Amino acid sequence: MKRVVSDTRSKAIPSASSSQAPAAAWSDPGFSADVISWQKQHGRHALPWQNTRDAYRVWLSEIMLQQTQVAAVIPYYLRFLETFPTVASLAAAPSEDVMAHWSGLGYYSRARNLHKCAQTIVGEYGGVFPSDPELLEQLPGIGRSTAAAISAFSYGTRAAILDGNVKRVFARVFGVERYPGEKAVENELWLRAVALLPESGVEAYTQGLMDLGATLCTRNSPSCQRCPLAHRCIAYATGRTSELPIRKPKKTVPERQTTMLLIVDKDEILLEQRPDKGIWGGLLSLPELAAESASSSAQFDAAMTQAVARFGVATSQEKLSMFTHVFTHFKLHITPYHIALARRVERAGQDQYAWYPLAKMADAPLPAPVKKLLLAVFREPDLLTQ
DNA sequence: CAAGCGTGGCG
DNA sequence: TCGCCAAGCTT
Repeated sequence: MKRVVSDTRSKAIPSASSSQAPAAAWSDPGFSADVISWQKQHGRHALPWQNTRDAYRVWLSEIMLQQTQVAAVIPYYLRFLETFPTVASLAAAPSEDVMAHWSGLGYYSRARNLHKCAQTIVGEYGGVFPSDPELLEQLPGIGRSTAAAISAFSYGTRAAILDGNVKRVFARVFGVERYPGEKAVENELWLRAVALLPESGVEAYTQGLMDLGATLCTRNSPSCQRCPLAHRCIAYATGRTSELPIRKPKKTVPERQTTMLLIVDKDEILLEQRPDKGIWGGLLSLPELAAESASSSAQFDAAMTQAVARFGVATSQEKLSMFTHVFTHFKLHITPYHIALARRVERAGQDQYAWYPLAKMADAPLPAPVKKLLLAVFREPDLLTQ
């Protein structure tokens, strides 16, 4: 049962074709033993979602931590748990409350899926998360890696994760010379992840891989001197830690422009519900003018007049300073306009619009840059009094 | 299966 | 200032 591993661990991965190798050839009890003993001595043990087997807390933390760093998650996690202490309380909450507590954390489909998932757990699982990773993976927002993490931390299930940390550690230790985002490379990494699982102690092992990636095996200037895997790390041995993992081939991101309207009537502002699909899905935001209307100033003026007239009679219009919000996949140039209404008109068929009290802005389910803009503008009492 | 989907921090 | 990066999932 003990495998000879020296030849497999000294070999770099030249191509995805090596994924033909039997996964058992990649097993190595020494690997997990090194990770586990390091985790117990030097890993993180006091994060807010640790030291519990409450699957609800584990699940919540894992969803928040998707593509998001620990430091950013902690305040959200604590506030969220305070408001929604159980999966039943979350399932029963209005979606606007859920979105409001997620506001600023990004990737809002996570929040919508979280809410759906809570309702499924209550409705179909009697409020108890299943322990089987394959069942967890059926739930909205839970993929293979997250399912494994939830199951391992909550129930001690022997299941493999493959997140950004693990990919980085594996890419260096095993000298993976191809971009891990490629399907074939990722398949191979999954096989390795499964093959390297310890027979027992999967919690410490899983946490250890995450901790290694987050604290020592970082993207820039990793701390190889303190790394328990350095003695078996191909990237370290060959001085290629700064080259591995291979970076995602970068593309120039498109730029878009939009005009946001701060239509204000007394102490309320007009907000618009965004569709679930697309950027900032499911959040409230400011009404926007179609980008094409900015092509000529005459067109712009007409669009502006028409947009405002749907809601009332404007007494003033002030252009505020433009700013740029950078997303992962595009840049958005935002030109805000402050418009004061003298007389509000109510009309049918505009369900996606809502008048929102300026005093409640800080707690509204808004995109981060919009919330920042509104707080900055209305912190100035002069603008409120018109 | 490549593209879409946020935000804040850091060098 | 700005590009890069961080506990992925969905379509």
